[in-house]
Formats: sequence, structure tokens, C-alpha cells
Amino acid sequence: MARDNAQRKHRVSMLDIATAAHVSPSTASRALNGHPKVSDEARKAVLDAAEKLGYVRNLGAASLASSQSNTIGLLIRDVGNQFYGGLASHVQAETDRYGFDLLLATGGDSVESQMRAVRNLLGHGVGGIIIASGRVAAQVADYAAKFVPTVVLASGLELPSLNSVRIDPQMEAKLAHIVVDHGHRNIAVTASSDSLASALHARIANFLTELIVAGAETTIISLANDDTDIDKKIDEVLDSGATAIMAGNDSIALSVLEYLDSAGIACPGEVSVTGFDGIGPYRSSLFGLTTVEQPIDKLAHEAVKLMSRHLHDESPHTSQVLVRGRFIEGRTLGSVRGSAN
Amino acid sequence: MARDNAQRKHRVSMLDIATAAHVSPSTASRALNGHPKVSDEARKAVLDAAEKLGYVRNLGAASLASSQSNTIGLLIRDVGNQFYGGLASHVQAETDRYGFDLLLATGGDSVESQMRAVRNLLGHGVGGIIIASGRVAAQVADYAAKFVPTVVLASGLELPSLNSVRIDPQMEAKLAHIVVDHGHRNIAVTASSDSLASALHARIANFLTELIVAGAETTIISLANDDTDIDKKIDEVLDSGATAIMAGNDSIALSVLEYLDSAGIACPGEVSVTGFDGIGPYRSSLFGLTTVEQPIDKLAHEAVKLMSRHLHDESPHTSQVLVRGRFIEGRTLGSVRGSAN
DNA sequence: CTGAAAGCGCTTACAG
DNA sequence: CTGAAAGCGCTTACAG
Repeated sequence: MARDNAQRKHRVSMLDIATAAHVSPSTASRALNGHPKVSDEARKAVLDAAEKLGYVRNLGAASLASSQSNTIGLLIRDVGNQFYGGLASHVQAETDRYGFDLLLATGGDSVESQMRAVRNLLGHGVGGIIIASGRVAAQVADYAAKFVPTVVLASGLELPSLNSVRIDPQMEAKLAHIVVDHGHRNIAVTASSDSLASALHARIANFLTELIVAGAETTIISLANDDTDIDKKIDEVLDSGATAIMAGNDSIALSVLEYLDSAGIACPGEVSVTGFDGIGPYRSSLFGLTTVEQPIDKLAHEAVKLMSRHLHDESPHTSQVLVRGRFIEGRTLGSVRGSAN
Repeated sequence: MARDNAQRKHRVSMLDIATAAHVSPSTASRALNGHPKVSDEARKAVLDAAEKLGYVRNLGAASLASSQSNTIGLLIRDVGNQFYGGLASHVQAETDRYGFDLLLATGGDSVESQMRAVRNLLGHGVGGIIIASGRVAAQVADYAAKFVPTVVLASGLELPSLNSVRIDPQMEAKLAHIVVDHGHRNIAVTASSDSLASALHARIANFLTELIVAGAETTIISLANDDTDIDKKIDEVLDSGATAIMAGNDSIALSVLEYLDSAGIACPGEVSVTGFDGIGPYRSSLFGLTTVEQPIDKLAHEAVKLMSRHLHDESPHTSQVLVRGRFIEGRTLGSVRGSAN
């Protein structure tokens, strides 16, 4: 209680507690790690001493000595992004359940910064890495996989050499199909000009494939990262006769809705809009956005489960897991005038 | 390129690169750390070898040996929360600028889980800890501060013994004042029944103080964490004559707006609503929410700056930094009928 | 400018 | 069940 406050220098070490508990460092270590072959006496003495002295285990030293690690790293592109932030939150919950410690690192948009983040995680001795980002370069994932078990989560990357967990592409096809079923035959799809945006690219590709197969005419709205030009581009596709806009995600859909609102263009009266992700405020009934909900809880669950298997078993084969999403019926998708619903 | 893929066991160590570069480990270490007193020859040889061999420095071992650390830890309650997620993202950007590595840990709602997160960070040898959470127990912050420099960010905690950075409470007062200026005299304020929600508590207290001083009548809407009962509570305060509801943050404000919308109660016609935070989709013109924008970029900037000072200087005194926010005029705050605006 | 040596805090065969 | 000892990968006075 009444301790000097400038004494944050000397951290109490395992040796300190071994001494206090009158046992050897070996026994202290074993007791602290819940090793079975320790007498109850010894265990209690050690645990009490640790508690009393406020011991904090030096994880770096521990994993150095054991060349094992109980902590897994999560590389996230941007926790400021509602979807990935939510995903991270669920991954946290899952690793908790499994008893792993979680270390998050965020890697910006460049390959370089992602590499740095991975190296940072690796440097801290994580036993495995989960990469949750719509913008991973395959090269970053490959690099990580060279060192520790790696699973790529909710990204567009799906190489046979990589473990991955993502939403079933069926959902993307299904959404496209639903739009067509509403009578739309001229449909604009937003695309990203960012080469790293693999999740978006994969999604758009799935949309387009389905639309084309269904015989719809498609237009692409190419968006840069912070596109301020979106208004003009929307006007253009509208002029060219598009009756629906399928946005790559809810955030983009929201930008579209905002523009339509400001321009006095009725939605879905004049043009329908769909999103993707279905997370947080984007789900608000006030928006009424027609979208697909990505099951971030299940995605996180599968990712950690897969990681756990790789950490424990020797199963050296990689796997690609798909989880189902859910269609959210909103008010922004309407039927084309004069068509059957 | 064509390496065996099962060989992820042996990581290349500094010794490997020292050998490859024909120098001693000492020199290798110095070269890698950018130590000035190394010949250009040696430095180049080492750096080349490191690059070629794909060296990843073991940060744990490094900080173990030097008892120093260049990485700082960020404890975040929930990155799934738009505000804290965004804040984390900015903190990341700032630590990058300063050349720190960042490790994130998320601590759930309980003191216990927060403690665990802090211990985890500490165990990984971080040199300092930033706690960004609206729900920190003072005890957690105190604990962290016992070991490393600690700054509490955007929380309600503001003890003289703790470094803190938060939005100027003036902004909270100002918002309350603006509401009164719109002629409202009977105002409901949402409050949280969660004892850990210090940021919310501080905010509510500031609202109430200002409202009471301004002579308004106030009612408190007490909300549990996942309150499903919010509808009834809103009805009650409306029945009792409230003409405005000041929500503790935008997310709560959104819930209120959704209910009003579903119940067909006009906003701001029959009742005005304000939020707080002003981040991301909550800022959408489609909501038109009247709120206050927290300057997360500045908050992050000040927090990291403060941390940096504590890491480098010896300045042992703690400081409390306040940054200004910005009032966002939306459409959800209206004037009371028959009052001056 | 460079190396040999000791040590950071832990774990883990190895021998009791 | 327990301890002495060696070693994990690094850094840093200390002596050249």
C-alpha cells in the first residue's frame, strides 16, 4: 500500500518468488505453469508468494526459454473500420475461450507496413497469426506462414497454400440474384481501384459473374480509396440507365444513399441500392439498407478453431473454411416498374 | 524460393547472421541497432546477411537483455466500438510517426479481464501503456502505472495521480447549453447503470450540471448495457413532458431515433435528440444527428506525445491534457414551440 | 571500431 | 516431487 511510487524499476522476478516460497526456481516455474507434478504445499507457497509480491511473468523470457508461445497475433488492417473492428472483437472473445493470449497489430495499407506489423508480431514470439484484412497482399500471408501457422480471415485471398476462413461466396451470388429477381436488368457495381483490396475484388467478381450469367447488363463504378468523385460517377451510371447499384460494402452503400438523398433521387423509387456486411450502425432501421450480414461471430470462431488445430495437432494440410451469411431485407431494394417481383 | 515448407521451426538468429557476415555477435547486434560506432563495411555485411537470411529480431530476447522496450501497449475495451476503434487507429498512426511499435490488447468489461490484458501487455515487456476505454477501473490504471508510464485516454477517469488525455468538458457543457438555448426546459439525459462506464458517467455529470445551472428540469433515463427496455423509458420521459433527450453517445442517440421513428414520434418536431462522439457512420447526413465531434486524431496525438515524453525525459509529474471538440449542427435538435431560438 | 563474456528471466531435460 | 545446470536470443559494459 504505502510503497514508494518511484520504484517501478525492479520488477519482481520468478527468482524472488522462489526465494520467498523457499523452493527452487524450477519448482516455482512448474507451480506457476500448473505443472501436475508439484506438491500441493509447494504450489500453494509459490502461488501465495506470487500473489503477494505482485508477480508478472515475463512472457518474452518464457517463450524464449521454451520456444513455445501461448499468444497468437491478429493482424488487422484498420480497427477503425466497423467490420474489421467487430471481427477483432469476436476473435478476442474466441481466443479467450481457448485460453490464448491475443496480441493485435494493425498494418496500414501498404505491403511494407503490413510486413512490419507481421515482423513485430513474430518478434514478440506469437505462436500463430490470424490476418483479418480486406487488403492483404498474398506475399504478407506467405511470409507469416513461413514462420508460424497462419490463417487468413475474411479476405479475398483464397490460395490452396493458405488457411482461410471467409463468408460463403454463395451469399454474394445470392444477393446478385435477388437483385435480378426484382426485375433489374441494368445494374451498376462499385469496384475499388486499390489493388490490395482483395476482399472487395473477390466480392465484385462474384457479383458480376452472377449478374452476367443471369443476363443482366452491368456497369462498373470504379472508386479510389477516398473518392470524392462518387457523385459524378453515380450520375453517369444513372444516365446510362442503371436501375440498381450494388455497393461493395455498407459503407460505400451509405455514401451512395447520401448522394441520392442530397440530389433528391428516390431510392428505391428511381434506383435501388444494396450493401454488404450488415454490421453495427449500418444495420440501423433508419437506413433500411438491403444487405447481407456477415456472421462475424462464426467467422471468428472458425478462424480460432482452425488456428488451435494447427497449434496442437500436426495436421499439416491447409484448409479453406466457408461460413454462411444472412440476407437482410431492407427498403433500399425495390422492383423495377412494370416487372414481376 | 524453393525451400521446404515444413521447415518453419528454426528461426534464423543473430548468431546466424553474425557468422554469415564474418563478424562477432556484438558487432552484429550493434549494426542491427543502428549503433553509430560500427564501420560501414561491417554494417553493410550484417545488414545484407540479415536481409538475405530473412532475419526477424526476437524482441522478447532483446528487451530481456536490454531491459528496455520500444513497444508501447494500447489497452482498448472494444475495438468493435466505432469510437474506440477509430481512436486505436489514430494511436497506431501516431506511434508509427514516433517510431514505436504498438501492441494492442483488448480488455473486456470486467476489472478482472482488464487486469489480465494489462498483465499480458506487461508480460510482453511494453515500455508504456495507453488505456483507451470508457470503462477503466482506476485500479487497473493504477496497477499499470506501477510498472510503466501510463496514460489514460478518453475516459472519465481524471485523477491527479494519472496521466490523462480527454476532450475538454467544456464541450459537454456547451452542448447542454445549446440545448437550453433552443428553449428546452425539461430535458432527459441517458445514463448508464454500468459502474465501470466512467467516460459516460463523467459526460452525464457534465450535462446535468450545466442543465441544472441553466435552470432546466432534468430527468435521467438509466440504461443497462444492452437495454431492450429503452422504448418504455423513452415513453415515460416523454409523458412527463421532456422536450429533448441528450444521449450519452451517438450509438445511444441512434437507438433513440430508431424508436421515435418506429413509434411515429417526430424528431425534432415533438422531441429533440443529441448525441456525442460524431464518428463514422453516425455522422451520416442521413441521420442528421446533432452531436459533438471528438477529435480522435488530436486525442491520439496528445496521448502518444505525452507517452513519449515520459519515456524519454525523467519528468515524473503527471499531467492532464484537454483537447477541444467541435459542435456538429444536425437536424435532430429543434426549438421548442413558441420559444426564441 | 570490435570481441569475449556475463547476464536478462525463464524452462526443461537430467539426475536424484 | 524437487534442484542444479545449461541454454533460449539478445545486449552491453569492459577491455582492447
